[in-house]
Amino acid sequence: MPLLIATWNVNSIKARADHVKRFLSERSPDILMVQELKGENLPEISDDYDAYFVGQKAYNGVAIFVKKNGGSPVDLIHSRLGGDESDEQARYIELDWNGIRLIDIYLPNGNPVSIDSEKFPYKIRWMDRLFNRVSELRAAQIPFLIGGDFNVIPEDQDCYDPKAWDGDALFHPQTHEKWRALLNLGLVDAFRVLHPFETESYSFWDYQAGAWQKNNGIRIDHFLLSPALADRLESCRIDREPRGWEKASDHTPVLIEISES
DNA sequence: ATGCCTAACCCCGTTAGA
Repeated sequence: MPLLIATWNVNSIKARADHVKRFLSERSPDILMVQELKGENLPEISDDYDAYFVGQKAYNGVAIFVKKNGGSPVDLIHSRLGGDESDEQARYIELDWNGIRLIDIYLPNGNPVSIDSEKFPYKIRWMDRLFNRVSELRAAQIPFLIGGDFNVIPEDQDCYDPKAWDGDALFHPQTHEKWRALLNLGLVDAFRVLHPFETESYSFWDYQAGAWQKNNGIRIDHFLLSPALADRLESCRIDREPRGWEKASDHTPVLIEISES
């Protein structure tokens, strides 16, 4: 049985607790990474999973649910991304799980891109800090996977209307440069490597203007795999069903299967 | 058109998301 690993931006764990319970119950992933908890505390979700999380009042927050399966050891390695001690935002958690690093990220959105706003420079610096962390793990030859909301539309085929995203922080040339820098360290975009020509496959649809009904979406929730795990990648699919549930998150889960070593 | 939705916070409008 391959390992099943999922990522999902739930847009408030409190508002989406029942959805997360249903997803865990119906899909039974070994690992679920979630983003945008939007609270300091994690509500009780499931007796079948251990939860590791970093929270924050009102904004951000990430958690990893690990299925209890006879006590395979899990260690919390980091609950902050290095490189800026003053950064208080809850956007990064890294676990050791059976010798694999599980990294769950909520990468900053970065909008508006404006001389008057620090948001885009913060995003770019955050991507540099992530690059530095990935470089360390590559040098140490530690296998890892990064799942989460990257707030990066990698290429034209990852959005409904590329022109509409011109100049946006999710599609900015500097954002693309930092994304490619990660790939150039040897990381593999799990969805794209298995579906190189797939279009109209998205992970986010705005609540507004009937974006979901029109499939006016973007692919911004990703798994990046280190080379050793990329070799074991068996499948990657976007699970559109939860986006259609009542009171849905604006994101839907992405799932990968990794063969057992 | 910088809204059209949704959630948090804390008052009953503002901020943020993408």
